[in-house]
Amino acid sequence: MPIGFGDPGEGRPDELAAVPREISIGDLRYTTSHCVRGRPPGRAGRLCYSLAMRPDSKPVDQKTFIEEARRAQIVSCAVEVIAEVGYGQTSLARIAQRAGISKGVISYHFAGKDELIQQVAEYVVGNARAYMRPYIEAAPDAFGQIRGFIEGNLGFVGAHREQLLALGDILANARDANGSLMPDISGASGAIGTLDEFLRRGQKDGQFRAFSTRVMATSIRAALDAVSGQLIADPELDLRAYARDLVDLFHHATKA
Amino acid sequence: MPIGFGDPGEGRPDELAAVPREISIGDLRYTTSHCVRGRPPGRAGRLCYSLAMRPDSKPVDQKTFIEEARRAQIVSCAVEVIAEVGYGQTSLARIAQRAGISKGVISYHFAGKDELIQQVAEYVVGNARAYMRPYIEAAPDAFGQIRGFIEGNLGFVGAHREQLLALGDILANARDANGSLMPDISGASGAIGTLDEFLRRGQKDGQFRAFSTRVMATSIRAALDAVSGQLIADPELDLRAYARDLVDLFHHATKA
Amino acid sequence: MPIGFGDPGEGRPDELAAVPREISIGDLRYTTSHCVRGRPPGRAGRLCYSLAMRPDSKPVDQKTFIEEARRAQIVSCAVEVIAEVGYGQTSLARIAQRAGISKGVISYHFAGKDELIQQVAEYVVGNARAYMRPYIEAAPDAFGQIRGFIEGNLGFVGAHREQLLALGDILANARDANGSLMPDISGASGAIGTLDEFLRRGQKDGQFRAFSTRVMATSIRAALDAVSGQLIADPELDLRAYARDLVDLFHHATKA
Amino acid sequence: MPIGFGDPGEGRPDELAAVPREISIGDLRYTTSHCVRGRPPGRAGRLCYSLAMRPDSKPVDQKTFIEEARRAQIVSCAVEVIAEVGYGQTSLARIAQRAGISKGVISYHFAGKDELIQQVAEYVVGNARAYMRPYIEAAPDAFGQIRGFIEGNLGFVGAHREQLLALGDILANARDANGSLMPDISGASGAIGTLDEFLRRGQKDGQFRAFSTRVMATSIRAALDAVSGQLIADPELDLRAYARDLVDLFHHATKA
DNA sequence: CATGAATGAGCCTTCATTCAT
DNA sequence: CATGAATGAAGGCTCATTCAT
Repeated sequence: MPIGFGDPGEGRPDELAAVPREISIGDLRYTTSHCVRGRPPGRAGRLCYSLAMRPDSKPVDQKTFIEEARRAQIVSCAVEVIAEVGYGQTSLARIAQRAGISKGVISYHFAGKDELIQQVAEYVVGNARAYMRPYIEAAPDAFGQIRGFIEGNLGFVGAHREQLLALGDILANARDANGSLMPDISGASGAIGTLDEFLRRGQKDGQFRAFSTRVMATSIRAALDAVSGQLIADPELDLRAYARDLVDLFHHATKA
Repeated sequence: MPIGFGDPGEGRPDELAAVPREISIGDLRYTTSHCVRGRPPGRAGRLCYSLAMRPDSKPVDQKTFIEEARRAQIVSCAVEVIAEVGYGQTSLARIAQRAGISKGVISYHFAGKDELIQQVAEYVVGNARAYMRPYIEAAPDAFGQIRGFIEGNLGFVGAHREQLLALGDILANARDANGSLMPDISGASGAIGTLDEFLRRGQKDGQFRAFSTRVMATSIRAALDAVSGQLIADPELDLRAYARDLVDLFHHATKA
Repeated sequence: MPIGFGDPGEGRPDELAAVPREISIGDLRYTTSHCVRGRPPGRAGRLCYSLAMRPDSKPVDQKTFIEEARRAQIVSCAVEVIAEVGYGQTSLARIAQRAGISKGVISYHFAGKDELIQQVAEYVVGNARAYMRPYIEAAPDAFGQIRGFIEGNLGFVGAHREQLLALGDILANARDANGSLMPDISGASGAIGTLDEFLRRGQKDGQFRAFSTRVMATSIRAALDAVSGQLIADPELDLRAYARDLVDLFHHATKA
Repeated sequence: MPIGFGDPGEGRPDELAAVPREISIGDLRYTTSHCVRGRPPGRAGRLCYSLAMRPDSKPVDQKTFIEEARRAQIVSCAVEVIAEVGYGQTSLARIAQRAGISKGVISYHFAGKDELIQQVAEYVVGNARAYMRPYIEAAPDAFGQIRGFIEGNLGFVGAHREQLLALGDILANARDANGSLMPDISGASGAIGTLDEFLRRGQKDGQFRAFSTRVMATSIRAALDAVSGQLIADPELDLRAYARDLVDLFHHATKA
């Protein structure tokens, strides 16, 4: 199940979520040039052609444009599909179908399914962080940060429910080759660390009573993650009220 | 992620859990899991289940008996496999392999993979309920019930970690044919209803302050469910202390 | 291109080539038995069921029967396909199609394409050895062995042209994961060692002149291998005459 | 496996072999293969071919020129790739990657993969013929021609092992659309005809005894072709000695 | 009741080829 | 002339399921 995103640091801007579906841009401009040099008339000379070769690093931004747009489109469709049918039922075929492209395109733009899934996770985590940052930065004190975290998180749930559903499914299923759970794909669970930090500060400031910050942080995140599930069961759920109630809950749980 | 099991009511008796694990007789004496790993190579083994019978029960229907024993064995092996490699990597072949039987047996005893998974979920839920019942029944008041719920739940996590891991994976992946999440497979989440009831009673008795019982119940269960994840990250986790901290957390969160 | 097979040792009997295409045989007989022991009437007893478990090693030959028959059938069809369309164009689908079975069957009986190909190579090598053995064993002296080798080899080419074509294609394409040639899959090239031995003996006996046995052995085998190619170009090629000419050639090349 | 090239007639000039390998000018100076491996990372490179021109040739058609240079570059890279990873593992993508160009370029300059492969074969055959011609032309008599053929062939193997490995792989896999072997792609096996001619002349001159010239020619070529395989197994193989031994072998085999 | 054999759909990936830019 | 993007077919493989024995 999903996960709170804490680190208010470098996230992708939310606009990225707005994926352009129609793309039509130029590409690299490596062309072939030729020169005839130093050939005195009537003497053997050398015709020198220089053939274009691909550079090792993408030199221009332009070329990344269409590439990135497609990748974004595919990632976006993957989010939709995962959220809708679940990780287990998600196949490249289904994603391609939703994107209206052929399976091969995905393989062309991503090294494989794993990379795509990884990108999806990072995409959602990035969006969530960016969304939550202002909520947290505005906070005057430690509990304000907790409140901001809760409200920001539920705000994102409301705004991009799909994304969190998808991420939750991915995290619940992310396993390495051995089948062992990968509990922290894409640093998603950084949230707990962030919360822990807030809680410690509150304790130091005397705003919070003594408690295990680890248990408290874990429980806050768990409570937030549980909301996606509630939303599925009751799509009409009032997230604003839910956020208020959670803030209240953890206010009583933490206050000195 | 897993789930708390509350209803202290009609669970399957705990012995059922033992059927496929404790084996008493036969020319070879293995537990179900030993049978695969520890069988002397080159010899066909025989898993021999002996089921306790009440003296004055009527003649037993053999068919039902062996049937049930097999089902229990398969369910038990399925739990192991799911906990180990994850739902997504769990195939009938792997389960059969672990049980030392052929794939066909599973299809014979279960209508399909779905039914097997369903049975696994019910099996774990039943065990968890039976395990938690005494914790809860001994409680003198509403918060005592909450405390019992938390302690019983974490006790079960400690005693049968595998089962909860498996259940968690199943619930995270349980989907109907359409791909929609089935948030309440096998009535597992009955837990929330039970908790809700306890909380209401506490409010009525004046032991608890006013709060949304739904949000509180959901958060308690979420906090409990999160523990499996913590256990994976840190297998040395002190569950007893964790339980104490959680009880403390929700004591402050609920008390009048 | 193909290869001579020297080692006159343990080959499969030629009959193996006659693959039964219709199969219908019994299988393992592991059934479930049950016993009620020592239950004095009216007292609690123990109903003891013993459930069948697969043994680790295949205990009976019967079970291998159908299995082996299918494997043989598939190997046989693979030979045909490879000989006909070439290694590069040979897919499991084509083999399955020729065998009138579904692709899955092949995967069921062989660990993968690699194992199948390996089996094909071993099958042909085994047949060739078995075929050539009597030719060589009857030889009175070193050159008699060379003669037997040549005649046996060309005899096998005539009798099972397909098999050598297939083997040749496999050997020409057998590469490990890195793409490096695997020059000696299934010990096929043991032939050179065998020839080398014959040649050394002839030199020791004074029957042969001095020469590099390695170069001579390699050339003999190469000359034999080239025959398959000639056969393709000219299906009417008189193999008996060809053998006589080759024997003559290497008689002059080796004689003291 | 490779093939001897006999016809000392119309081969492409040896320089062609050099076109894509020796590069003289340009801001960057790499050979074709270096360009991929040794290009300074992050900089676009330019492969610059300079083609020798006769002083009084008419104005060169640029189109043809650059076209030919590219084709030569691609053919050359194809040789490398085939020799390295084998025909079966050779894809246009891999060739393009080695050439530092995009896949499309290949499709642009060649009608398809088949034409490219055909060109590769012709390229190698042409080089081999050109290489061998002086060896053969210098011969005073029939056996001298045979000797020249053998020495020239092994000389080429030593000088351009890669090319023969590639050709061998191609010939072993060259099939038409139906999957039938194309035993004489690019007239490669013309070698047999050439040898046959030499042998007949020797018989007419009384230098050679009576034997089937076809069998003898085929065996000579086969013995030569086998050398590539020996080289793989033992890269330290002394080709000069090997040639001497082969000459000796066929001297005894043919002499009157 | 259990088995091994078989099926057929689906999965991910690779590939030669085409094409707008 | 070169490119990157896209396609669609095919490849090998896994899997849940069915079935005769």
